[in-house]
Amino acid sequence: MFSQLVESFALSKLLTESPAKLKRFREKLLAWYAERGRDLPWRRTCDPYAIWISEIMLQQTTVAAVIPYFERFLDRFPTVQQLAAAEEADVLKLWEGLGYYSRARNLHAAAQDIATNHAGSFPRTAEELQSLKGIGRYTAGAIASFAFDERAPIVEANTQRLYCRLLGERGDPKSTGVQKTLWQFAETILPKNDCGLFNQALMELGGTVCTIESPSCGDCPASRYCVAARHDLQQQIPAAKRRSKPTPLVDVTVAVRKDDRYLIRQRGLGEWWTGLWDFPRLTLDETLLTRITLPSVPARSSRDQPNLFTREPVCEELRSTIEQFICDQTGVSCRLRGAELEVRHAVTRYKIRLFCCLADYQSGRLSSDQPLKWVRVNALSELAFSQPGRRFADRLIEIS
DNA sequence: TAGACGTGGCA
DNA sequence: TTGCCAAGTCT
Repeated sequence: MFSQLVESFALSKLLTESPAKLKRFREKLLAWYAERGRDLPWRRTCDPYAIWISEIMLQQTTVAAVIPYFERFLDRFPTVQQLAAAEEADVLKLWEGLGYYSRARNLHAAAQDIATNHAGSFPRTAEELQSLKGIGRYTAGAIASFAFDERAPIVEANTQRLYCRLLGERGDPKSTGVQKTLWQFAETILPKNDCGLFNQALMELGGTVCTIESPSCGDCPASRYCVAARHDLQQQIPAAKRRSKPTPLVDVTVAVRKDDRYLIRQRGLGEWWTGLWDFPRLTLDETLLTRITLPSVPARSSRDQPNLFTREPVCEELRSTIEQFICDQTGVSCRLRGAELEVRHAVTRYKIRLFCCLADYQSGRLSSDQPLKWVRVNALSELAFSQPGRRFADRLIEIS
């Protein structure tokens, strides 16, 4: 035990306080990155705008998911001025399916900020960058180092895991104390020059070698400096975080038909999928659920494999609840039809049973105090199963 | 400071 | 099927 403590201490000192070891570590890391680093679209450019877009898209999102969105976005908005001049709705539509839509709204707002308050030229320092909406400490450091080679440290999921293992840090990585240690470490190991390249190399190592489940320590240029590898603590470090169980919910969407069109509404502030278009949608409250019988599930269902139609009618209380909801939310009265659909979705912390009802317009005018539209749609059954963010708008015709 | 915010892939 | 996770930020 004592010898382990001595060794942990000695090793962590080696990396951060021995200039020779640190130099060797940097050389080995950069050599490894030159040989093994992936060729990704945003690594081929020094354009701060493109790097910014990629960094925002990559927040909590996999590389594979981002690539097509990144290409489309830059194709549509090649410069910060063009993004600033866009309608927010167009930016959101381009973002649809990526999730975390506030990223898109912040991106748009920040572009306008740059266009009007920074004379259209991109802020060059991490400090300035962090004053923009949606750019926190990590993203500011990433853009400043990748695009301008500022000596700015970075800590995000990949590097956090890497640093924790290198240091043998067993505490909760999210705790204030450990965060302070990690940011300090990130700054200490940064070389004088080529910081952008160095940061990319750190992230790449964390992302492809120093993985969560089975890190490839045999291929790691830093394993000889790694406390976790020395003591076989890769599974214990970093400390696992706990997640709460998803909350079960029952949602109902209603496709109200008038001639060949259906009623949709734009979701407002404080709701999920803010700014995206959706069928009117309500969450059934628990007391109602105790009184009614929901249509049974006809077949296998999962997040992405919706059930086929079921023809079970809803009970009278549910019918009147839904019809009243439509009237309150949209101003029109409607009559539910006999066909109801069901599907199950999991949305992050919620496990949602989703019923999709068809209804016929009866009478009334659309409320003028919120965005509502009658639109033609493609493939109603697919659309009814969709959530706003899951390519919903792609199935609408004549949305604007 | 913990919880909110989305979606898709993988075991 | 379920749970966990992915280049975080904001409140």
